[in-house]
Amino acid sequence: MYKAGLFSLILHAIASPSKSNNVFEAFRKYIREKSNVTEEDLVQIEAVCQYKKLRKRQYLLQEGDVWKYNAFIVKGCLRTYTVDDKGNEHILNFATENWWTGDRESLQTGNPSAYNIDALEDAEIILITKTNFDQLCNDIPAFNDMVNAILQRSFIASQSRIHTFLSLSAEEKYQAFLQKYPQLVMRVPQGMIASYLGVTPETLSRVRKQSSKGHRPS
Amino acid sequence: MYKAGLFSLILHAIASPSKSNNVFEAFRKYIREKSNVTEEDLVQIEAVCQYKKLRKRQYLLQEGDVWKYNAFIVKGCLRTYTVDDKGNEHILNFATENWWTGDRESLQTGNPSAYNIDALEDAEIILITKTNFDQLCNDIPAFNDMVNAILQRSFIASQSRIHTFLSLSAEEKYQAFLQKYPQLVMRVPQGMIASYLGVTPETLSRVRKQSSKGHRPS
DNA sequence: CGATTCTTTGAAAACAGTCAATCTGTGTGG
DNA sequence: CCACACAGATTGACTGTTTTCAAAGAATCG
Repeated sequence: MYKAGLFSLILHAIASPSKSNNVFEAFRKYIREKSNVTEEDLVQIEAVCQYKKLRKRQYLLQEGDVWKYNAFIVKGCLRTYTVDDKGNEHILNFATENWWTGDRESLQTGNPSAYNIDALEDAEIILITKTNFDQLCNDIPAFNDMVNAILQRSFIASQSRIHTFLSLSAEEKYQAFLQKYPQLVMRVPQGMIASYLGVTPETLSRVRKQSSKGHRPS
Repeated sequence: MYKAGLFSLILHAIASPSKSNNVFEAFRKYIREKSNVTEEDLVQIEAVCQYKKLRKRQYLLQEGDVWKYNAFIVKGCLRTYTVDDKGNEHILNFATENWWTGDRESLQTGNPSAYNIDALEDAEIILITKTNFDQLCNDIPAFNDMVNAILQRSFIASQSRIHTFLSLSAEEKYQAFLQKYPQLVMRVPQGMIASYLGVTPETLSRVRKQSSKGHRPS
């Protein structure tokens, strides 16, 4: 882990004299691509951004806490999950670079969150408090539009995932996952993918064995 | 079926000289409750509303068609579903009075829809074309806010449903459904609830039998 | 290297799906 | 009004998939 830390330190030193400038640049790039905000707007947006580093396994949000931010992932991979009575984890989603994460429900209602969010890898994120975020949405129509477009896409993706639960077997769900998130397969432990798909790690292991047979019959 | 038609004809004659005024009144009430639009705004909104009746089993949207509206349900119950290779139906959602329905994905992308939407009962709905709807969102901030709040709630509900698939057994899913949508249990054939829960009608029937034993042990 | 975590494998049990038959209620036509 | 057809629900026997529990085998990290 300190190996990675050293590496990124060097990178930062090369790329930019200031670590956080470098980080915000990724965020700026994202916003410019996704919306029509002006450079002035960007200044206003950055003014309310908080930068945060997470180490692998560190919580961003813990069940029972109230979530008060919107979180943009600059680097790393996070998961949102619950733990049931038997201690089984159920992963609601993964989030990597250029995704947003958080608990919309807790943010909206102010109730304690039912979810945990933690880092699967060392991560760097940008946090904006709800208050500031709402302000940005009010002040900058283009920002508001972007936010709604993201929500819209999230909803559509969510519906599509529900459909996989309704209609696909364990194997088919895994194949669909491979298609949709090939990058994640490399980054995320298999057992967590199983949890995301709603099957046990053992089942996913067997499913993989089966389908590798099928694809290479010799 | 013509019995119901006659009945509602009489009701309309009593309640209002104009059938569609009566219908729009329900819509107006909804909008007033959910947003801060002015009465002027309401006039603008109603100006682009289309009224439509659906008979039981009639399609609102058929797989392969492009969806171009937002649909508000004044009366009746609709379902969104797909049919797989084996002819099995998979119900993504039900929608009743004061809900919106449609296919956001097709609406957004302009691609043919993967879903079917049809009426489980005779229904009355209000349609607003995407173009007009977007215009309303632009012209009336309060309307835009309402729409986003609805989307937000839909997303949260959607996440919650995903969680049920990840963590609950057939019986638990059914119990959760009873809790969340007691009205629907009365209105929707049991086999369709099974389809919504992602189990077969036979399994749901057995699950019900089991849990009725459990609750009344004598 | 040693410890931990993750994955694989096996055997048995629980769970849900399939297919086919029967039962129930509803509405239709004779 | 009755007999019938039809759709939906239930039941039974069987099959297949997935889970569970336990153990052994990789892989990873400090």
